[in-house]
Amino acid sequence: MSNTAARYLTMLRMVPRYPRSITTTELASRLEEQGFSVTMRSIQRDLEKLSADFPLLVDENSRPYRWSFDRNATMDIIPALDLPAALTFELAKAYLSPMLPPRALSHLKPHFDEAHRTLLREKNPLGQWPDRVRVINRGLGGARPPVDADVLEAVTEALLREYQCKLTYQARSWPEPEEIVVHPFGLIFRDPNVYLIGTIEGREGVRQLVLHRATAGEVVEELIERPEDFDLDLYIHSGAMGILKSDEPVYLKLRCDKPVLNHLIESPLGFDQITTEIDDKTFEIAVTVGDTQDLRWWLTAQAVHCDILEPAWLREEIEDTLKQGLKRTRRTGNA
Amino acid sequence: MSNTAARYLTMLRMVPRYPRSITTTELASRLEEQGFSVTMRSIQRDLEKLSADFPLLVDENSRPYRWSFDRNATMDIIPALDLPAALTFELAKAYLSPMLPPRALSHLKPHFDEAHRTLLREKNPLGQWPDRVRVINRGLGGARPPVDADVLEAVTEALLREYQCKLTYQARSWPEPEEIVVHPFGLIFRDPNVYLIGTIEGREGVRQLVLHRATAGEVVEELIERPEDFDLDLYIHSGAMGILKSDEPVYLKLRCDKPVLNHLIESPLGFDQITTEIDDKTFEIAVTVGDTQDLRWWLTAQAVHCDILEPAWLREEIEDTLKQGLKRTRRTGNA
DNA sequence: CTTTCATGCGACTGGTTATGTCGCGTTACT
DNA sequence: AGTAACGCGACATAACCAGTCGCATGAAAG
Repeated sequence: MSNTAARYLTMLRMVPRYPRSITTTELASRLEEQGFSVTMRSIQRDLEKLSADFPLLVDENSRPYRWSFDRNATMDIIPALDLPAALTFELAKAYLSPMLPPRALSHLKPHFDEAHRTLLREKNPLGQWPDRVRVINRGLGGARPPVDADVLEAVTEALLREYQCKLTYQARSWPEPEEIVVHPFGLIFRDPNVYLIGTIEGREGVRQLVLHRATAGEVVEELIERPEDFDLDLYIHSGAMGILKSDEPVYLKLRCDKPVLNHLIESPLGFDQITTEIDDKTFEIAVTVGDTQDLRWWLTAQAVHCDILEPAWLREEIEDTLKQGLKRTRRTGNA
Repeated sequence: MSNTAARYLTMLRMVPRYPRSITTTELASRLEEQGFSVTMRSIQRDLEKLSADFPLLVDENSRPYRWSFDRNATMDIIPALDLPAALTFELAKAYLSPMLPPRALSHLKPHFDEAHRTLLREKNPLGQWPDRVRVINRGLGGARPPVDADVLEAVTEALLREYQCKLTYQARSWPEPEEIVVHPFGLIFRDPNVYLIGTIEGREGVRQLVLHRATAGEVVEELIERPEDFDLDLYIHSGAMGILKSDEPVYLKLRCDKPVLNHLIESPLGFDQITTEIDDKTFEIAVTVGDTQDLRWWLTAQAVHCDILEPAWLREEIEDTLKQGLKRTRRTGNA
């Protein structure tokens, strides 16, 4: 391929999406780095030619000119998105839409759009793919609390660059919002919330900040202080997120009703699950699972359809939960 | 941009990923369609030049030559991914990995890779982004039953092109696998399963096929017969998926304990949720939700932490479930 | 087995395109 | 006001491109 065509491609990749931009001079030096030695004049000419075929924006008020790529456009060069890939994007969109903060999703939008266009372009003249697929999300489908766009962006950038960030934050127990400087260590996405793990300048201990409680955020360009031994996985497994009730895995033995719980046969709860058919109406499974809150919820809800054979202590715990719940519903019903 | 450079790009986009391929003659006619009038000779030269800079594969045994794009080659995207977009891809990967069949995910792999490289390239010399973010998926984290790659591909392609497809399938009640011809109407992804909705040739009625029960699949190039009035949404809402217990939404009123259910305040269950603070330890919510099985599970598990004020029939239903569950656990405990 | 046809490819050539250079005008900063 | 950086038109040269022809090859057709 000729030098020129290759340079065109390289240049296109260097032009960032609006509202960011790059100057002709920057382009010149970055092209030099990549081994293209051209004069400024050529670059100026190139950009003009390219903008005939690509949605390039130019700000002629600043000098040197600043070039950007249209905010919503994206072009996959090689090779065009094939059908299965486009489909998968479409699916990904359906899955992620309720999960990720809208601002985060907006960064994927150009790619989803590209996929969508590919599907519509396909032979199917009716373009009815959207009528053909549904994703049904589990759970109650409640709304996620909205995370402020600036906050999310500031936090992610700070994390990546190991900078501090300043947040206007109000913890549940604080009487009013405060401006705090955070040393971020990690981000945890746990439906429906996004947690920032880190320390607050001037206060003790590692904290969890729920991102939707922050109303403003900006990066502070100073390096964070981070304990040598901090490890996000250890932190999670220490139980700080209230997920694991204990570090010990649970060896679970259930006697399940058919056909209600049939799906457990095909979607085992864990790698080591052993399933034993008992009779037409019953089967047993034995499996090791994490000792989580979600496990308890599940067992409580499924208690009608299965017997918890082991461990006894967990059965008793569930029994107790059921008893308490029953007491409440009865009281409410009589009131 | 010169005619030539534009043609290079267009050609690159036309070359499909291995194992698919395109002949020089096809390229010629497709370029013609796009308004490039060039001789075969030029196309031949172009491909050779391009293969110096791109991983193009050529099969010289067939005549005309067949060209493909390297299967694993990364898609270059214009403009290059910016930091937030790359981060979002990384997140999307974490969310989707447990949700989508591996083969489907593999189609996104080039994009994930591109994002990952972008992150590593970033100023952060440690490249420790992976240590900074976790996604914790809810639920029990059981394995999804694996969907055969060919099956998934055949089904999606058939759906999109409105073709029939042939599957080797064994429904739960069938003594052994059978080869069936399906007229696919729609796909439903519902964790943890993927359902194909359609009719089976020679049998009555609209069926649900659980994709992981199919072991082989291929597209049959004949148009499907599809009832005029079939609509995927109507189908789902007709209760066929066992999701909605009734079409009537439920007007739910709960008295909840603080702080256990505090999250309901910030992540409302529905758009119309009204929250009322009662005292230090209690608040009430009123909200309209779908009448689903998931709702019942959730209420059963949360009965310890809230009173179901309305509707009474639902409270009684949950009470009954709790009673039944309690009976079982007691029996099991005494056995 | 021969013929025929489509394709690949080397070589040549006219024509197009790309690019460095220069000079001038404009703008922004000092 | 002076100066430096940038944009841009013009131009000449060099590089590259693309059509054409001829021949070789291999597959399909007769």
